[in-house]
Amino acid sequence: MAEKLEIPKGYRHTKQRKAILEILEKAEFPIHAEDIYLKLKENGMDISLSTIYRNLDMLTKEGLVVKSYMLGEDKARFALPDKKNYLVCEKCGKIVIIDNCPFDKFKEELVEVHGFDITGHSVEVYGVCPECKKTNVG
Amino acid sequence: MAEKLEIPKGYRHTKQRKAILEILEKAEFPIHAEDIYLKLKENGMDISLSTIYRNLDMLTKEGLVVKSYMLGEDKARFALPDKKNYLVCEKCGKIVIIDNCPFDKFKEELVEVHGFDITGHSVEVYGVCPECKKTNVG
DNA sequence: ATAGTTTTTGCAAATTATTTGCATTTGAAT
DNA sequence: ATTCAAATGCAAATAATTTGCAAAAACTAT
Repeated sequence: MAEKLEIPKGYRHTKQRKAILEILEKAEFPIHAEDIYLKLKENGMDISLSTIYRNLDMLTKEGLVVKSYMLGEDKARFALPDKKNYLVCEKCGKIVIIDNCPFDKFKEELVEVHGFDITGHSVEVYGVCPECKKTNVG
Repeated sequence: MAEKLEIPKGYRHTKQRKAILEILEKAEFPIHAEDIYLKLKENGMDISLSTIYRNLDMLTKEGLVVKSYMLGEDKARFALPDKKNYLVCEKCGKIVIIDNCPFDKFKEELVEVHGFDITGHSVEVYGVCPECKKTNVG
């Protein structure tokens, strides 16, 4: 699926760093720093939260990871760039990645109207997922 | 332009609350809680930050205001819903509102593909603005 | 207007995510 | 194996946001 993720040049291959990247690769949607911490704990790895934050920071600056905040949340989530556009269910919180983001088709329109050179975008769509529509909880 | 903004039913019309809404109405793009604080200070009003946060919180829950986090920032911004889709210049930080968000046209596509009932979305696009392209700073 | 009731405010203290300093450990180059 | 910069862990520091509580302001009904 995703191209193999490499630790950027100039940085060391530590086991913590590799483990963090692995978690991010496996994640199906943007997750919190603490989620990474907990998953690594589960896997028996003892890592410190600050190491996780420092690595996420580095990875974000290097462009391998995208940081975002979900509606109504106050802590950051991190994900590989191909998971940055998503749908969120307002009822159950389920997150579904938007694979072929239709927004891409509109870059040109935005360039024409506003004159920006566009380098990226992030889209969050919220609504009610099919399951929650059935289980019509008020 | 914008429909007149009303304090939601059941809440009292305090001068702080009215002042906060006024700032939000005048703002051209999403702003920080502290920006509101500072602008009100300028206007000679003495208000507390917690009052601002409490009101923004209430307004957000009531749906009159949208809270968001800009790329690379770690503090929340608040805006009226019609200012929630925007372009940001990576060089100078300029923010330009996307007026007729092209994303609207894609709701149907997303509904079909994912089955969600869509209630809202927010789009952040980043790039380089026309001015910064000219002043081609490295 | 006035008194009573309830919300809202302001302040200070608390909370929470995230960052940072520093001593120690580790990866990579020699 | 030795060396040295980069990375880690821990504890302490920060910064945004939240909360408790007493005082002040808004509504309400008189």
